[in-house]
Amino acid sequence: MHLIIAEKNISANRIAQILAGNEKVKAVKEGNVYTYSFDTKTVVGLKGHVVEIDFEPGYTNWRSEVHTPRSLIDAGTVKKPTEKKIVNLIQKLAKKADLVTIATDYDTEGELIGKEAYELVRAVNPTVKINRARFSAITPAEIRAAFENPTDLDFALAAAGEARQTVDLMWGASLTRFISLAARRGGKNILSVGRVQSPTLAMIVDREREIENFVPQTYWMLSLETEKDGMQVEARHTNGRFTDHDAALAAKAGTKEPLVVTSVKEGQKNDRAPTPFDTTTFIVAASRLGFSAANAMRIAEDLYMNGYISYPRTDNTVYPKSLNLDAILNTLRGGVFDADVAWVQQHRRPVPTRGKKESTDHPPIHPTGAATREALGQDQWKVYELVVRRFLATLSPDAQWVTTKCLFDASGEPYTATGGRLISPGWRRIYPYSEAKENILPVLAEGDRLPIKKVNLEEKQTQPPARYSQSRLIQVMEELGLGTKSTRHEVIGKLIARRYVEGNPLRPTLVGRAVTDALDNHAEMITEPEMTRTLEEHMQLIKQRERTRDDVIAESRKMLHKVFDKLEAHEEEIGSEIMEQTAEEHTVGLCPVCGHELRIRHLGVSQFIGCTGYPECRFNISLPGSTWGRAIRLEDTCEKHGLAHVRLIQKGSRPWDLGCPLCSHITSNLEALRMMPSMTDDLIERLHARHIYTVSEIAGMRPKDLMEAIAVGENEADRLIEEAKDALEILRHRSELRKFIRKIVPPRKGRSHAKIMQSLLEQGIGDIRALSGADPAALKKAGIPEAAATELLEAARGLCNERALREAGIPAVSLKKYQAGGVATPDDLCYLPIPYLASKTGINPETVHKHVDMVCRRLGRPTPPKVTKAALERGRKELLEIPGIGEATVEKLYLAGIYDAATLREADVDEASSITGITKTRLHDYIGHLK
DNA sequence: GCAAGGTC
Repeated sequence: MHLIIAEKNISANRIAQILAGNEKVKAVKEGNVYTYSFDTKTVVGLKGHVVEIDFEPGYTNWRSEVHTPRSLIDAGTVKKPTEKKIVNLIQKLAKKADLVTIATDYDTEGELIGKEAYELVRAVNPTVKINRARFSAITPAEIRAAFENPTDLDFALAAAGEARQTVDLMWGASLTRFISLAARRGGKNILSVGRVQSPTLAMIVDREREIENFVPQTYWMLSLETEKDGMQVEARHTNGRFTDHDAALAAKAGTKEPLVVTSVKEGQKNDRAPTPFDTTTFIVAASRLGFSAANAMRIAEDLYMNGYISYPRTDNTVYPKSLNLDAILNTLRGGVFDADVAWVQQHRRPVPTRGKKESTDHPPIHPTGAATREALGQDQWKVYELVVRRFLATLSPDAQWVTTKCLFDASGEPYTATGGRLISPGWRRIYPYSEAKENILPVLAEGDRLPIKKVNLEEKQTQPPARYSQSRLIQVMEELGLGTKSTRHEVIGKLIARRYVEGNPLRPTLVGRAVTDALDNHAEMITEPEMTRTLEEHMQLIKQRERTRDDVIAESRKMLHKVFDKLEAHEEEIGSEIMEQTAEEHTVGLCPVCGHELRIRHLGVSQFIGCTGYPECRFNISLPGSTWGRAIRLEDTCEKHGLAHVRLIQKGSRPWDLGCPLCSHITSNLEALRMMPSMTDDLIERLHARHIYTVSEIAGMRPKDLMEAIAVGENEADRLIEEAKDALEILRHRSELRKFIRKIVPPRKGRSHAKIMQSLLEQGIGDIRALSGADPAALKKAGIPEAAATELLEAARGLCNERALREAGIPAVSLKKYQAGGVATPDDLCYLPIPYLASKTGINPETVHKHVDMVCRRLGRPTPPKVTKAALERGRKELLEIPGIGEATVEKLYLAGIYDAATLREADVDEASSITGITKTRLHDYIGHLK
């Protein structure tokens, strides 16, 4: 069997189809992994890397004293499978193979992925012949040629890839751990560092600094308007920017008729057709259509998987010879692009355009199949159309322009006007994405004298450099060699996920700045693209067998040790710098009471805005709990309170913008304030003026302070505080009721808990006690289904009883025993005889008596007499001596308050019989025995 | 819990 291993499933399938020719390919799915077989061959696809490099066991604890971040530099590494199913399948097939061909992509990573497959095969089959097929595009010609002339795996090329893996892991992991530990950040808030991400972040931070430090300069632009043959002409002063206002004014004053045309020059301009798409130019073009880098790539991958376009991850901007361009044109005929394709076929340029970069991995992005607008979604269609039109444009003739440059003289002041006219649109007919603005001048001739309609002097300011858009950043990353075609957009995503940068265009956060500053000051190597360049040079040397992998890694280790010498010497300083710089991230503004900073605080699931003047200043603003999302500060500020707006963010759900936290705090507490009977709008205004917003604040105030704060008399202050306490109590009960219902009644669409609560409140049910006595009809009216209502009522009753008992003073331990013995309500305790209670619960009868006394006092009932433990035991013996009385009967008798000979003798037989269920005859019998 | 690189 000839086993062929491709880089991915989709390639495996295509390779099989091509090699099989007319033969039928049998596709078999084994646990999500496909194999494609024909003749004696089986093709299987990997999933890129199916193994991953990691540190050998023992390095998982970040805080280990022995395995410090620095120790990761010299830690051994292991390769472990990440795609177990594929690994197993490859090894199963390899055992049976008599030839294995590695057919992964033709680039460094592809070679490494191939070597990984090679090692998997060798581990189970040490002798089988393994060769390598190399191809730049999965086209019949290339694939056949590659398999007819197989070569060997290039171990040096793969070793270059391995060196990269090791260096990246070692630097990234050790520095990430070091910085995170220094700044005391863990879990979701770790501070990551990496060869690609850190220089990328540094670029964004640097750009922000440039913008902040930018000092705008004023300049002036002078232009005039004239006219010929009824056509307006705008001419600019030849001086361009005037930086001197006086000079500009003088030039303006000097601009007088006659305005004479001194020179007219016509020229031709060749407007080159665009070059084929590689990943970066594609992302840039897609971003003009409004797609983010990640979106554009996701859609392109979709189109690729469905056979509409070629592989979207490529560095190549030159069509390989093997690519059959005519065939592609033909497949596009007949559809929406029919007319455009026909035009291209007719006017085809002799050689397609080519970009600067040529590589062996994949062809430039091009259409591979015809699609209809209906088959694709709106966004997919837009991207597909872009790829099709770009492809057509690369085969179209250049556009031609006629340009005119006209010089004027206005009494000594020189002016220029330029015009452009598209005389042959060429590729622009079919690629409408870049605008070609024509500026058509009237026919002008040297010596023409024209009127001056208007002279304009505009004052302008120089502008700071623009922030990076995602697509611009990807372009610059590519220029600097940072990341790859497949990872650049993901790196940006990572920076966003780490909350290092935000917004579009990208802005650094304080954390992003702090980390960049710390690395810049103490480990500058990792923030510079230079590191990637050096690594690539070293990789090049490994490929050429001039250096070895281990030698390159050893050198990198030495360098990283030096970096750590510096880092460890300043660990505390680095940590406190980051922590100080990022504190501001949580600051929303100044405290209206004391002027200290207000900060967002997170304490477990609760979060609030507190004053840094605490505990002297207790001002605080409550926020919804973090189950609604983590509170972060936004840039906008509230005009009224000067505080930054707050947003709650949660993965997977839309962010909740609270706006100004104080405005939101005030609104959500108004209703509660109005629950106080004496509260008036005027009082509310006075309270707000003193930054008192909640009933709980009022309830916690001393009357004196309240009198002073809002200028009321002592009686009124007392009353307000009492009312606030009452309101607080009601609110507490309500919130308890809300939680209680939430626990039992699951929320459902159209039946939110807010609605249920509102309906219950309207029916006068505002706490659990009211709920326990509620009419089931009321619950039904509130939209609670019957089954849930029954459960809810029972649970409410249980809870109320339990509370009543606890309030009466029964300790929790005893309470549990009572409940276990089926004694649940205060009434039970009052009416059930003490001997029964003691025997059912195992509690000492004297203790039971104490409990019963507490409950009875509370209910205003007489307490039954005490029964001692000794009396109970003696009585039990007396009863058991009577023939016919066993343990079970004693228990029954207890229920009727009969626990010894004396109580039996005095018992009311009729009543005892009905309580215990023992017949009167037998009871008389027992009493008879006593006599 | 860490990187960057494949792929989905």
